[in-house]
Amino acid sequence: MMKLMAIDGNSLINRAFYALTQLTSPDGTPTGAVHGFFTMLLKLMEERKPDGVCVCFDVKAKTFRHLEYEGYKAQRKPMPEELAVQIPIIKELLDLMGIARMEQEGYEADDLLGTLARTAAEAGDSCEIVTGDRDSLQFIAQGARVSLLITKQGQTTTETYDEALFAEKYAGLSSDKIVDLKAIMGDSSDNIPGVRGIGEKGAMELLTRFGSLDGVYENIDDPRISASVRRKLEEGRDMAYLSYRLATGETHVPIACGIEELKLKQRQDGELYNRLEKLGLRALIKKMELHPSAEAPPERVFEAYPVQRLSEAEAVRALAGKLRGRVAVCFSRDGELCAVSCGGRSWVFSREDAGEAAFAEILARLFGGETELVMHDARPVFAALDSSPRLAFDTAVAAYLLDPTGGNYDMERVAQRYLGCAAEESIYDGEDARNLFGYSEEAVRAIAQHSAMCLELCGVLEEALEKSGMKQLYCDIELPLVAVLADMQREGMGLDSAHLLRFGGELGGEIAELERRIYELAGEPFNIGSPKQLGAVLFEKLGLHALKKTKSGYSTDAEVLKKLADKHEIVPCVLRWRELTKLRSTYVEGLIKAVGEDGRIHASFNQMVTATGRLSCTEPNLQNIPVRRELGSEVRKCFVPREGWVFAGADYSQIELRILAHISGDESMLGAFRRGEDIHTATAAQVFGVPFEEVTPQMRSGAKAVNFGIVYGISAFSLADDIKVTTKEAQAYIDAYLEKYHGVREYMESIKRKAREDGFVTTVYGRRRYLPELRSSNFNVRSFGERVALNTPIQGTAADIIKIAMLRVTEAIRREGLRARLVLQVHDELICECPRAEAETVCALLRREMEGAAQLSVPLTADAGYGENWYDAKK
DNA sequence: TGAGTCACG
DNA sequence: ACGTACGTGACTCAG
Repeated sequence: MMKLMAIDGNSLINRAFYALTQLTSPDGTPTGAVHGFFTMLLKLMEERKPDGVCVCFDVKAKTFRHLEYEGYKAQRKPMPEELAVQIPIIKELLDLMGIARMEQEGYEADDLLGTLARTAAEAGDSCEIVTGDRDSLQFIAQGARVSLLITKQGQTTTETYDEALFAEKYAGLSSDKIVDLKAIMGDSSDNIPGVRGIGEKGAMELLTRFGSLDGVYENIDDPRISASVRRKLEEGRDMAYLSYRLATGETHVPIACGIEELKLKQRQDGELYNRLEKLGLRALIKKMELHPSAEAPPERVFEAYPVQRLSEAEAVRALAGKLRGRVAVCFSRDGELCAVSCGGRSWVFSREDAGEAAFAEILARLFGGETELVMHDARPVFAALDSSPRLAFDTAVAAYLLDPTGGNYDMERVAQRYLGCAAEESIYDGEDARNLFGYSEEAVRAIAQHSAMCLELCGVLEEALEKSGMKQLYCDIELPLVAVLADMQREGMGLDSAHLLRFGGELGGEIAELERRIYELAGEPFNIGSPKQLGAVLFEKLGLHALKKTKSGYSTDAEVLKKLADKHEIVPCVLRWRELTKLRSTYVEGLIKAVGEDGRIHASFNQMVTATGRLSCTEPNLQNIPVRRELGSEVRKCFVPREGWVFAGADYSQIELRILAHISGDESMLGAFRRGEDIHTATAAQVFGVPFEEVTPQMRSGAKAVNFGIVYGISAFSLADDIKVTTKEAQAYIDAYLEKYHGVREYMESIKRKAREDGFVTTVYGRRRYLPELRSSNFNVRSFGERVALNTPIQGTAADIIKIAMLRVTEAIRREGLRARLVLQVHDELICECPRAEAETVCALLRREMEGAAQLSVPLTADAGYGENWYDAKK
């Protein structure tokens, strides 16, 4: 049996094109669609491993296939020129890859897919259709599986339908009824008219009730059909049946070849390499693991510096003596092997060969401040030292700032992007490359190349930062922050393991009881942690009503369970079980596992992860320790300072809304903050049109949700979902809000316009985030881009400000000769550990430095406190 | 490995 | 008509 994958080429190309409109080859040929198309195709082939692939293309019919309805296809927009030129390129590349393609005068890709599905099924082969067009779902009835291209968080992926999934998504209809559905609801993208006035909802209702289009018309007098729908159906009868024919896919296109001939053929690597190289599609070359053929031009490789291996203490000392100016350094993960590049040369030495004394000497030279230290991701190295040295440049941090959505900043990626060259050989990736006889030749060359690239990158990245207006952000904030983060990681936070374990024990007791009770109520033991099994028990065995679905079954999240809590005794038990097991596994067990030999937790504060400029925290994540609920906050009591010390902490009050007021310049909002009013109450007074004093708690809470919504890029639907009102009411709130806050409304419009023009948004301090989503043709992707355009300047500016505060706090502690040290940042909150005697001083210092970190057009306020543990410090 | 869930700001 | 808040990380299950 053969596994065939039949692809709707036009559909995939279209998506790729609108996702990546700006990419071009060195000679200016647009290549975004080519890149996107093949990236997706390769990913699909990698996942599915088909024996044969056939990419089908539309060929415009000379005459319309369906003359009865002349609007059909006639008004489809012509393909943009930038896309049209890429189609022949894609076809040529497919040929070189040995992938079959098919087109047939007068037919659309869709018809070919249907025909292939039928032919494959008849031959006993399996066929998977990949397309963006839901019309093709009807071919499930031909025995095919249909993978629909969908966009999730801006990423194109697929959702694979078989009869079962179809039935689930379409209220139990069988897949051939998609045609009946389209006949009624129509499809504007395909110019299928349908019945005027009836949309998807109405069509689904009719079909689930009457089974088919014919069924609907046979029962047209059924009293359950409202008069207006009946009138629409009667008026639209001809259109419905015409639409039915239009939506019915062809499965009998005369095709010349058999399924056998669609098998993958030999790839022509050399030619393929040359073509892709010329198109500037290096990423594809890499993905396909292509190498230049003999006659191809040689790949541009990084020109490594001359490398000298130093195996004696004297040589290492001599090197230490002559290092001047910018010096790039790279260590192996275990810190045993070190490469240094400076002035166009590289040296490599190990601690063992140098001996402790000479090794210490050269480190003193590198870290002592007399040379300009350059590294690629210095933080983990600094955290392993006794203190953080002065750093002149961090190439990884610079690369992050230049594109914070870039994902990962391995030297290999950064060098590829900014030096435009590949490594001579595999790039050093931090492995401990030691064997029995010392370090291999390859390891030495690789690590030397890493430090050389690092040195080369400095200039390039510096210039790029300058050009994009982020030089100051980099020099004044991000770069000095590296040392602060390393200090926090090195310092760690004390954990009272005994206290935490005692808490875990208490949880364990109640968890066991809950499990007994849950099994009893369910009538059988099952895995409560499995959403699938839990769903089966709640919604099938016990007959509770499923209120929400996920793609794989019933949703059982807390929101659903809360609504069902009074319907069956098992539900509150499950909720409690979830709360307790979450605390036990993530916070009790997770934190205990993370305790170091010194009894403290040394979390990593990552500076190069978020798209907005916030920090992220891992192993463990100390930025999501419970606090909102009573029981969870017990965990915070287990974070304790050293003997005789306390935690002093402070958090900003409403920093994001203050930033919104500042950026938008909205007079009403500025006024509320300047008068020191509670912002949610002030908003409620405005929106509900009552005096400040008469705002009720309900009004305030609604206004709070609206304020959050504004910061996140609001939609009435989601606001409605959040505060449990109808979409209409939510929309009324939003309208009332924007009516009172004109400045905010203008900001929302202007930031979106500016983002579309520039392709990026910036924070008050110049931090950038590129938004390719705004150019997407997909509504959801584009909407996401707009919300991000609204939110990123706000969240990102808050991130900038607290980073400035961290630097100011660190500096103030040093200047005032305090023993306090910063140990934690949680987005709008800083925690220090200090001797008890310093507590009041440090609280005042925190407030002063945090509030003074930025001069906005509204005051910035912070509340501080201290205590014997993290929980008490925040009370 | 991805999905679902839930902890935080 | 579309399908819905922004930013993270860890744990568990199931394929």
